[in-house]
Amino acid sequence: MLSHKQIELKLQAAVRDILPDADVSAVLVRPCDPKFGDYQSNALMSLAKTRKLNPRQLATEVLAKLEVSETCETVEIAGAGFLNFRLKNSVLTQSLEAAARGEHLFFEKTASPKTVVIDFSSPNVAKPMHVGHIRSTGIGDALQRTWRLLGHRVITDNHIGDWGTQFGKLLLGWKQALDRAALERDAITELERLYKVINAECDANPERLEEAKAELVKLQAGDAENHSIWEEMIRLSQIQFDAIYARLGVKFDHALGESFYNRWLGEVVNDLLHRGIARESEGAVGVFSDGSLPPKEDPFLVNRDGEWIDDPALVRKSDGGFNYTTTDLATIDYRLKTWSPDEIIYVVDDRQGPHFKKLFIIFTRWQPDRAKKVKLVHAGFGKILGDDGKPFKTRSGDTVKLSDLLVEAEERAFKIVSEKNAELPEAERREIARVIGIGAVKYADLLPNRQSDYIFSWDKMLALQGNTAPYLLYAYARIRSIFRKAAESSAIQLPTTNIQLSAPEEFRLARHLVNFGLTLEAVADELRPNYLCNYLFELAGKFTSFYENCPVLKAGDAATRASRLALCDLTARVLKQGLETLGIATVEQM
RNA sequence: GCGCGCGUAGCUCAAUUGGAUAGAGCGUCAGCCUCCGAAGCUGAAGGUUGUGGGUUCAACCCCCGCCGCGCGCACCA
Repeated sequence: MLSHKQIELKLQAAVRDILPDADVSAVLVRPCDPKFGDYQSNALMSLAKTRKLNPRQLATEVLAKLEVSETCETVEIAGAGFLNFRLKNSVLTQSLEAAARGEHLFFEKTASPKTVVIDFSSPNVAKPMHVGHIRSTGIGDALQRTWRLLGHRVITDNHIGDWGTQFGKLLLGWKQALDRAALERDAITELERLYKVINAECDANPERLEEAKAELVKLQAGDAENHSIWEEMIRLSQIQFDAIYARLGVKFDHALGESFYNRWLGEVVNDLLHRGIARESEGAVGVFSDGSLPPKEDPFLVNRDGEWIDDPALVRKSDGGFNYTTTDLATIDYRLKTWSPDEIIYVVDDRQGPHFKKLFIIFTRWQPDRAKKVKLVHAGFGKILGDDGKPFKTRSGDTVKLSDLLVEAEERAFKIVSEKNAELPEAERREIARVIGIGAVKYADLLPNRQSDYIFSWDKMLALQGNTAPYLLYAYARIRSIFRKAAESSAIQLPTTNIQLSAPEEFRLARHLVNFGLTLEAVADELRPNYLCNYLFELAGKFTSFYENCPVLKAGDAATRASRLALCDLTARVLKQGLETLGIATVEQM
């Protein structure tokens, strides 16, 4: 078991001894400033607070019952009632040696695996994937990798936008303005062009709009021709999606698009009507406030000129069509029926926050018993901005296509790699540039706090200094280089190596290595891959300090050499595993 | 207008959600390559966390007011 977990359990036991009725689930330890120790717990202060106890007094009592001599050198009470723990050096080295033997890599599988559905990426048929999709795709993929690594059962589902009113216009465009040759060359661009042409015509001419609506009605009614055109558009789009996902190294267990749920939408609405959850209004059907929440917190109410008026979620339009709320309700229903998840996580733009708020409430009203058994979570994220602080666009003002972005990333990386490694064959430089370019884009997207907007900058993400993918990849490549060099001279038996820590840089590196698992758990708990980014950046920094100050291959004696090589190896493995968990590949040299 | 979100070093961002002296990178300044990859490392300067109050052992974080910016406001998703 990981050391911090052992401490946590002992601490919880001690707290239960003193306060038998306390909820100890919040009694946790966290890594802390090295001047205080390795781990800190501030839990006793809040416990003391709610019980009106003297916090230092409580800490003293708990400390008397605390038996952590196996793992800790010292435990101290500090400040207002912190407990500071310092690990024994022997515990540290034992953990490193076990990792060197391959018994673990500083994390462990969860004791209570959950089933979790993660819904991310969700591109639209007949539209190019654009820069915005990188966020949902990258964050979603990093989260699913983290949950899986920790031993949870993960189901990824790409909720593709393959249905909706846009198909009326697309069908009309396909029938009247399709350029076959252009479709052969670049299907998505041609489909996008068709949409724009017809959309402009519809804006100018109401008759065209009626024609488009008629095409949509025919599609929805199962018209054979329209249906086969629609299928063709999906097929062509899927080729685009597959190409991009292959490039990004992203896979899904399922890709059940919106259209998959069509068969149930009528039932959903009828059931909502029947149960009195939805009602008719102005020809449409919507879900309204049930008055159970104060108006300020009620997403189904909006204040207009001092009065609270209805802001319903529509589940059927006045023309009989359905909205995405309906589809999303059917989707939750299907997912619960099919996979019985403990949790469903939606990695979707923050702007859809109000939608999910309503959606989750409606589902809870619709199926209260099943809703109790599942946690529905909207993991929202912010926008990508240009350096002018406005949404990231091309120079001509169009949205940036994801495929163009990835091409440019690789090209820019190739230029840099070629400058630094002119001697490498071009094929190798291409491959290194591919990994660096894609990795840089992904990493730059995962690094900021999920919910904040961030400014897109090629120079920053591809820089080799600072908190970037190239910096981490460089640290990894340097370590691999040590082993290439080591292989020339001597045979190294890492798994049987004794770890000896003496230099302060060795200790700092070692203490950071053992916190890998704790970081992974924080990522999964809070759905924040940026914790892992920062962990890896610090790891690379601590490694380079170690490397600058502690000769490895040139160490005086064989035992030190072997021990330091083992530290190098462990660092490389954690870096590689960590990057992989972020969906980023590594290179042996760069 | 109403609601939601944001405001942290010159710039770009963190701060494990109420914990200890708010941290990085870029930029600036000063150092380090006859020495395992200098695409690197070390150090310095830089902050009233938009602003005014409040809550408490403790506030960037919670509450109230104000200022500024962004987003959203039924039959698109």
